[in-house]
Amino acid sequence: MTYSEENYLKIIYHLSTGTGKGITTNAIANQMESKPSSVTDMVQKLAEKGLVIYKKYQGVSLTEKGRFTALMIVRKHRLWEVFLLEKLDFSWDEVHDVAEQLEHIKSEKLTDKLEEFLDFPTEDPHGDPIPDREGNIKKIDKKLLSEVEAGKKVICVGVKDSSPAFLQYLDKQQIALGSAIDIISKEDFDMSLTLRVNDGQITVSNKIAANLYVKTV
Amino acid sequence: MTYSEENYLKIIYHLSTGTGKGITTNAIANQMESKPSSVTDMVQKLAEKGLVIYKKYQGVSLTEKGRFTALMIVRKHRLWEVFLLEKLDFSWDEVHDVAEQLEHIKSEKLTDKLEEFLDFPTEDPHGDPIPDREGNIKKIDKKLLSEVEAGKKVICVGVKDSSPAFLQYLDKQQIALGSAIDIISKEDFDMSLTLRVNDGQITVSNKIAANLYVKTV
DNA sequence: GACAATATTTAGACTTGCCTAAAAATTAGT
DNA sequence: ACTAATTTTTAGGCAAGTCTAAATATTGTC
Repeated sequence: MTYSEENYLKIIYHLSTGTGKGITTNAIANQMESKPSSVTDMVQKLAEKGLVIYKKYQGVSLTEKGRFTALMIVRKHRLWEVFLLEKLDFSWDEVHDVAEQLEHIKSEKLTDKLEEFLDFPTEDPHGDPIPDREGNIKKIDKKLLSEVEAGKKVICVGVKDSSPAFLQYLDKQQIALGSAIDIISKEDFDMSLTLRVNDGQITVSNKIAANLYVKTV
Repeated sequence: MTYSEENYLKIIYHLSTGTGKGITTNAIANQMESKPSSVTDMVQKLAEKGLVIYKKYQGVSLTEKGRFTALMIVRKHRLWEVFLLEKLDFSWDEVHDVAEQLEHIKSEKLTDKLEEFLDFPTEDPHGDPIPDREGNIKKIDKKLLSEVEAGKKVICVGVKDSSPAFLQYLDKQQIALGSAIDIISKEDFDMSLTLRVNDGQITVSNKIAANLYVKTV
């Protein structure tokens, strides 16, 4: 399994969560920052290896084998993120890029020992679940802040967008995983929200609210 | 800098220590488990990038830039070895293969934070020195056990061969870094040595003795 | 349901890193 | 010092992964 094949599987996995349909070559090309024609080549190769189902013009989906392989890469990625944050004092906006490299290290023993060293974490620093060595993944009960009605009290449990820009914005507002948020009011015009966080009051746009996962308390 | 280029630099570095001369393409090909013609291609490429000095038929040597690059790879390799052994309970014969992969992870911050996390180790689990972030390397005072005369008392400080077979042999004899060894006698016929280790007496071949670094006390 | 717009695949080409086989240079033996 | 053996380089080719441009299929619109 090459570095490139692993990246394709991982991206197909991420694009697949939620939709039951086939993933288009275009969608994959956008994520890979490559061209649709390159994607066609690769998915044909992955299909030959039994990792994906592919029918011309119909998009692509993971086989059981492909899904498991993707889950093991996601597992490594998220374990390394926890390591970087908890042991090496990286901030949550810095962990992703390095984990992109570390996720390709091939050693089951390393992965399992790392998991043990980190005390079997079940979520990464962005609130995403970490698959176990069998590929089981804990379903997290969460909804987007933008979908919760005004007046509710919620806890921040994850982010949808984990780009440095967004994460740094959250740091600036002192919003972290576990932060308590009261939804004071919602503005009908632009769907912006006024929130109580850390005893202060802030207003956030719908775009912010649509990228923050919360659970109601 | 590609994975492959990094491996070439590392191997040229290792082959260079000791000899001031140019390293032959044949020697590199043996280490790389590839062919001399492939090596010729790559060293030409490295020469164009200013990482090595190369003259046809004259062998190859590192430039300052090439040497520094190689040292940074060696630094990462040895720091990861320490991590695997001390934090993840790998044994000293298991660390090398995984470190071969981890040494290519590109993040200065990761390397420096890892070094700090490990409390600035100066040697890896095989007794080899770890370059600092400026590329400085502590010279270790050591000689091969085979070069010490009978009657001396020494301390094991490193291994020359770090293959799993040899390391497992040392484990079996309960010889580790820091072990005290008394050289009781040397057999002229085959240069084998009789040693006192851990209150027991063992005999080792010259081949063993020629792969164990010690310092006299 | 035809046709334009869009999405997808195919064809052909390029780069990297490797190979084998042949040519050229070096070295070693007498 | 001259030939023979060895080493090293060159030439040409191959696979992986990518690209552009052209061809083909699908989708959306009227």
